[in-house]
Amino acid sequence: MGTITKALELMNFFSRHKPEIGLTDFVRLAGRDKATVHRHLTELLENGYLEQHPQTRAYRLGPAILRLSGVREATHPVRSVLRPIVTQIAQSVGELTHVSLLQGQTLSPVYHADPQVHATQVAFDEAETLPLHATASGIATLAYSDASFVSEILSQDLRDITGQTITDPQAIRDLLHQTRQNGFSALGKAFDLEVTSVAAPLFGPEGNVIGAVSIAIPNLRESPEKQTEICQHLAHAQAWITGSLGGVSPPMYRNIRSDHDPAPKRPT
Amino acid sequence: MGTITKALELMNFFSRHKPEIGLTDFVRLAGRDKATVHRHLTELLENGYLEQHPQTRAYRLGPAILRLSGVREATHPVRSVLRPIVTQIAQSVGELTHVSLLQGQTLSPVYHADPQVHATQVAFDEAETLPLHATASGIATLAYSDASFVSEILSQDLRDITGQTITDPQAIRDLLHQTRQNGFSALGKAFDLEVTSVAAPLFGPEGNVIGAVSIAIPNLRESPEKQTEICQHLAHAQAWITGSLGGVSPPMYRNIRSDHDPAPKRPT
DNA sequence: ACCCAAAGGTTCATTATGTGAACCAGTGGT
DNA sequence: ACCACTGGTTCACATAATGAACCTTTGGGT
Repeated sequence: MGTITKALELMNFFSRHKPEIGLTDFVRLAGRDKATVHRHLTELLENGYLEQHPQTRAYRLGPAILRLSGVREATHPVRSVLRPIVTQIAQSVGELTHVSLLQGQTLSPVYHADPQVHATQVAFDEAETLPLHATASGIATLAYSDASFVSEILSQDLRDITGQTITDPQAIRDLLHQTRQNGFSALGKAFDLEVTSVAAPLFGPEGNVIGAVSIAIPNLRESPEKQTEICQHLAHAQAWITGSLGGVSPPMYRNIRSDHDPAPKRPT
Repeated sequence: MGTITKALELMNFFSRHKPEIGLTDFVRLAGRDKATVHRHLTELLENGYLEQHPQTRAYRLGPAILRLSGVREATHPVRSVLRPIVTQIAQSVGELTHVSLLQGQTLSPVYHADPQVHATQVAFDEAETLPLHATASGIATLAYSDASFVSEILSQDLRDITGQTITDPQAIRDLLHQTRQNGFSALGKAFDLEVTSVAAPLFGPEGNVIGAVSIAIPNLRESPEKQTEICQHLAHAQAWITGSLGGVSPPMYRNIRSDHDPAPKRPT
């Protein structure tokens, strides 16, 4: 692994619940030597990717992040496009809805909305990257990825996250097949024991898969009717988001959709 | 220079006007070997800091940026706090207003608003980092920085950007002294030959300087009255922004303000 | 005031890791 | 068929990253 990756991985330890991290904690989290971690942090600091609390000396995300996201949003708006759509979908369906984009070998959550209409909510941490093999979003993404990419992912060590995570490559391939037939993936207890998610793939301008939109519900609200309802919302969200991001669903996907759901309408 | 810094510097070549950059262009811009640049780009790509256009193979900023800025804004909102304030100030004064935060040895623009009430506008590229010695914002920031930091900056090679940039360390020290007396800095033709800027420092929770707010006008609209007007707006903006970001102006700064401008009011 | 523990940070010999000249491959133009 | 240009890869070499041990600062606890 390159030095750059080692440094950038440090950035991934930040989350909504852990916005500041000290040197020692980084050492624990990263499992690297203190001197190494410190030099990496210093370099990130010098480049504005981190900033340091003057008193506690803990590190937090820095202003460079803001500048870059400003540039990206100005030239290629995604968050601002996603915000109204995801919010609306989340309200229609009354459950947590989130969009994640493919980032190397994992998914990067980009926007999520929680309607908070139910007492029990699904917790969602936008800082955590999502493993491809253990989330509905990941399965939906993999189902429409290149065969070589799928092999690459499945040949690695598939971490068992909850004890119920599917880690058998062949079982996952079956899931992918099923996903391609349905147009969406459903997965429970794989990433969080109390949550079931349903996801649909999102496509880029060339019909390539770029990520997924997913709706997550607590297991205790799960039922066949609910699942059907969610799939309809999801079909709608999928088309809306793919279109809004300037993408095109490939024929292979559109055909499946129309078989099962001949006229997906925007729920009002 | 460390490898990490070399890689992160590549990210700085992106701007609103140059959202996609190819390998060869990066090589030209960075002045490094192609193989080196390529490996750096690949590593940034793998970590989601960049993404690659599937057809042209050009690189652009990736989804990791969005995820991280989401985390930062959730835990430590700055852009969303800045947006209404800067917009309002820009409209009151009718000129381009921008806020930049200290990022290592330069300033990182974080938010800017252009009221577009005049035909001639000041162009502003939020991707460019601003040198401390050649901008009003930089001088305002330096004026309230540690002596050791000032020495560090001034001991380096001070690049002459426009041919009118002040590059003599002693001349800059004089400017810093003057800035401390006025509470704001004014600088023309140092970064852009056709622009004059006035800036005031922003402070963090411990009274430490964290950046500056600046108003930029085309030289042809400059006049003593305009300058006075801008300073009043700036005094107001300074207090408002510092407060909103959870900071405190140090006594040393507040006293100066009250000498010159006993009752800065929010313009309506 | 004193001590201790734990955190942040630094040094320097060792070696892994990054480097770049040269090379290959794909694409578009003439 | 050729050239010019792009993106990407290889491998001998040297620079830059590593980590055990060390120092410094901070914040309690007694």
